[in-house]
Amino acid sequence: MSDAYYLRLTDRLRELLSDPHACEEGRLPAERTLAERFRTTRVTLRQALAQLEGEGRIHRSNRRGWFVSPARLDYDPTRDAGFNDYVRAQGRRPRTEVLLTDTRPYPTAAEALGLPADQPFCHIRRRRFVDDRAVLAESLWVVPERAPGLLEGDYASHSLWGQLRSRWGLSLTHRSLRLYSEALPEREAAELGVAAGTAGLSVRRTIFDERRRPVEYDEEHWLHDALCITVELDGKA
Amino acid sequence: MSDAYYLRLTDRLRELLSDPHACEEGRLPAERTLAERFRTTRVTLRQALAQLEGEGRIHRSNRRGWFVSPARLDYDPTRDAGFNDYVRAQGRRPRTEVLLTDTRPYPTAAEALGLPADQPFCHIRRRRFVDDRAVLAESLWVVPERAPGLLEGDYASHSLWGQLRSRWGLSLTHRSLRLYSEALPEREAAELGVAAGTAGLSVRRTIFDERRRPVEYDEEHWLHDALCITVELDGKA
DNA sequence: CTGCTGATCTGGTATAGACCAGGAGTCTGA
DNA sequence: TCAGACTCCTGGTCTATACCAGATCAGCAG
Repeated sequence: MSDAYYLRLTDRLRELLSDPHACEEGRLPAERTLAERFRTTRVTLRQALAQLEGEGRIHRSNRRGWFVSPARLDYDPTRDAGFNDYVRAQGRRPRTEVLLTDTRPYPTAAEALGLPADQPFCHIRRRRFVDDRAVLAESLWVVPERAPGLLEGDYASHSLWGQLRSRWGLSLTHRSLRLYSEALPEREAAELGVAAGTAGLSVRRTIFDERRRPVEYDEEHWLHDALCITVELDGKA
Repeated sequence: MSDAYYLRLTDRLRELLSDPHACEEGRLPAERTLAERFRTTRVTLRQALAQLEGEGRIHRSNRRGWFVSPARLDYDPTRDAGFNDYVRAQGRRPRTEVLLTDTRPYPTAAEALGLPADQPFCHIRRRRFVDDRAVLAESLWVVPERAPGLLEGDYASHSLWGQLRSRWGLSLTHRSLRLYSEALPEREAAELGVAAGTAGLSVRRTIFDERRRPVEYDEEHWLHDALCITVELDGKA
């Protein structure tokens, strides 16, 4: 079916993307301009753009235009290197905004960790950037007994997991991960400045210490084109 | 922006999906029917359907219609349980078709395993089904020296990894995984009977034995709505 | 019973045009 | 100088319609 015009369009657009002169500052020409140049309608052109968006080559910024997507971030959710560390390690510039903190019961987190529904949690919600692009909206819930005084400390500038280790002597031994592609929920989409329903990747983690006591639960929502999950396993069989 | 008509449409369609009478055999009414029922055009209706498709609730079968998507398959790519085993463990019916086998050099696999480009491999390409829906197209390349006679054996009906262990005494100790969302490439899309560019999930693995000798490289392409990756880590810090 | 034909379903692609609403400057008047 | 209004540019949404192409199945001929 490679004879559909919009598919040939994606090929020509891909060429255009690799031409540094064509899109200044990583921004594509306006849809109307492109539609005219390729002698088609905006509808068809947008079909081609959506295709490239699905491939992770371009993304849109609400009513500002289409932009070339940067390389994906390599990310190993099984390691506890801090976000800042591995973003910088890849030559990118990290930034984090804390959106909300509180301490109260969160039944969802409680259920994930196998605790009673009225179990309170230290909750942190934040938004994280790579090179000034918001790519991740996350919420994490820490069992207060494991890390007393967490929210009073400087949880923003240093790796949270590093602090759990060093300040409270926790060893985050047992982890379970769930990961699937999704359409970003309304709230997360808004926080990332994209349309609801934009393709995303959901990562959920539950963490227990060496005595199998529940420590933390967290939910991450990534832009689908922003990351490449990598996992290294050296253990036994 | 919840006032866009197509977004309200998705809500009404979601209700419709949960109504067992509305869609017989998990099949939705025709687009033209739905468009008329909701007093809009096919274009707008299709926008809503695409949204639900992104959420993984429905999927299309080429020119046959839209269907309710089954629950995602839980899949742990770090374990070496066979496909058949964990599909059955979840009460589903697995099936595998071998599309191609050969032995010759494959530079891509060689590079992934750090071998010279002219290194030959035992190559198996297959398509895998869950309840008769093709959800996975995969290729795997095994270093022939590690498993002599592999392609002559019964590699189809039993877990390949199980055989590598039992027949050749290999321990698949060191593994590295890469995983990201993608638009399905033309070939894989065709094998899965979906349109090129359909949302997918790419999983690549490289496997070394306990002496760090390269054993296997494989590439999986999943339908994005077909699986939920889970990983359990009990090991060290 | 078998195999072909063709009508009629389905979604897939495309046109042409319209108006809406947010983003980002510019212009203006205090 | 600076805040606020205005304007223009962008993508976002939607209508109405047309035709194409694969899937399916009834019906017919052998």
